[in-house]
Amino acid sequence: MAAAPSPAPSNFIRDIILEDLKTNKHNGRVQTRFPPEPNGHLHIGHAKAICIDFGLADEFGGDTNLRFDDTNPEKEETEYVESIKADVNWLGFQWDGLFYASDYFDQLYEWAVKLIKDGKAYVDDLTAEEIRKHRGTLTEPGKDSPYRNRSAEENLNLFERMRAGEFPDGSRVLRAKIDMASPNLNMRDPVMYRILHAEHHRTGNKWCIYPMYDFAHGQSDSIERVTHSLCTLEFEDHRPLYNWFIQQLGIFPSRQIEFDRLNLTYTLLSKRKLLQLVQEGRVTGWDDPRMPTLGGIRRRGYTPEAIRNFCGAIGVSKTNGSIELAMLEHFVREDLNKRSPRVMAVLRPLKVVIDNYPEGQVEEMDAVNNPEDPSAGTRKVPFSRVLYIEQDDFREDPPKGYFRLSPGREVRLRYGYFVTCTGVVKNEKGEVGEVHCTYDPASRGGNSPDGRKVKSTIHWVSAGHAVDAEVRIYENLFSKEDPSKVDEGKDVLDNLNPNSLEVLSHAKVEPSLANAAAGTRWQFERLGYFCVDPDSRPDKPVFNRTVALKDTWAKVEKKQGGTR
RNA sequence: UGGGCCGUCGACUAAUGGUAGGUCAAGUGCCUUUGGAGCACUUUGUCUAGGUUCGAAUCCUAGCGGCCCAGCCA
Repeated sequence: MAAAPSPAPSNFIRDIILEDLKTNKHNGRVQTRFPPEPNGHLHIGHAKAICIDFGLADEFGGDTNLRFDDTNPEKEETEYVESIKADVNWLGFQWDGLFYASDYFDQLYEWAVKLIKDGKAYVDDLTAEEIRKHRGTLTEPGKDSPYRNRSAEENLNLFERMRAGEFPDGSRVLRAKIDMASPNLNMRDPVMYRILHAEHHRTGNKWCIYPMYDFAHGQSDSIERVTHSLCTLEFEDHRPLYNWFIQQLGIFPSRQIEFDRLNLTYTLLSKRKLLQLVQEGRVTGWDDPRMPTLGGIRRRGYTPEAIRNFCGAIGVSKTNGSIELAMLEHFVREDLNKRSPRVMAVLRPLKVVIDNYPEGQVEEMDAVNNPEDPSAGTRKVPFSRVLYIEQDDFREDPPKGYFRLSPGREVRLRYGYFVTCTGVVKNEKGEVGEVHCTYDPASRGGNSPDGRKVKSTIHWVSAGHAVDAEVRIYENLFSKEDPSKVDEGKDVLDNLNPNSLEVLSHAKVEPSLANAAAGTRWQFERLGYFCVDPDSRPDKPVFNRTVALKDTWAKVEKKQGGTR
């Protein structure tokens, strides 16, 4: 039955939702949320979470909120919230509600007071260091704080004074009274509030105490009546605490479900490390086209559709593994192949003179814009006596199996003519500086009336008409498959690929590209997909290589141990 | 070493006690005015050992391996 089309594969989260729908757990309602902390830019890992949060809700006619988890004023900035909103939209999703954990600070405070009154929370005067020591270890239980049994009145008084700003940062915290001997460290009287005299990007100086993630997240979900709170695996150990607060407070029971975080080979998806790359100037910024940030891959030329297709294809599970970068690249090529107009561009130009072509003559050759899309039509490309071809497309001494131009060999110039190499002119260094050819006038457009075949078709631009361009070629930012695996005494940044960026400043592109708008995407025939960079100027367009085309010759050559 | 989670082709993921399938990668062939598009085909897998069962990737037990947790970060 191998030929039978497989049904769309489900995943364990969808199965849970389906089950909840079946049992009418939430009256058929599905509500999710995407809860980034506005302390950095979104990356491809967040794209996976976004696709899951929004995708699953959409699938069942549910809603998804965008909620900023802004409980730590020291790291958060408005600039980041704007960037995150733009990235979510760019990916193709619209949120239903837009909220901030800080919207709930008053409610959260009231709930903290309730827990104090119920004898479920206490103010602790221990220092951070002492709290750590009292927490015990993975194998040993913790010890109760000497302040654990203060009266509700005293706790309330102290907590109110914490809020009033009577105490310095770090002098006291509010803790949940749970179980210092719990095998789950998160349950050993977790901190609920800390004193932080810091200005918050939204609440300004209203507060000098801020709730911890654990005291904010579940309640925020509950306030928004989130039915399925989807997050990554490292929060598994927090779930009992998430549930504990909801239960003690008797509020709407959101359910936390964890899935595996995205890992991609040759790339690092840690906000902290990405920040370091930016701060140390290892990349040009958050939107450097080598960065896995959504800003970076957008500038690189990736499409939202490609990313969404990728996220759909990798699935959702709890297995922690690593997806091969080739998988992502496949989805980018697949999408770009359908939509990108083809053009001719020469990255490393080699001059070709067609000796028998009339001096001064120019012909407009018809070129197909996109063979995958006939409606894209055709365009005219100027052809003349002096052209540029790719240095790679000529070999004075062709190795076995090399089909491109070499002395005595005839090839097709795409949409042009058959040309035969008659000789080369070398420069003083002995390098081939100029290739001479003759053309067959009968082969105009690229076919010979006598039915003669050539083994190769190469691209070209007319020297007199080509536009100078800068082309930026990107390789993996890291040279290690798993960049987070660091050798003894080394740093992650030691795994950086020193050759991740190559700038070709003397590329020649066909004239139709002279005014290509920033952000437009093109396929340079035989080379790959390229996107116009915002750095482009009218006199000098700049292109980023999004991804190369698959190159079977490169593979063959590599296998032969070939040299270049 | 305590707790939590997870082990299916090289990678990712299905199969919900009943035919181990899909995608990527790799390989072979075809085709080609992109050597790169496209098409066809092929290879490789249930961590191990026991058990339950007519039947186990799936359930049970034990091992082994991986990831996460000791922030007043999220």
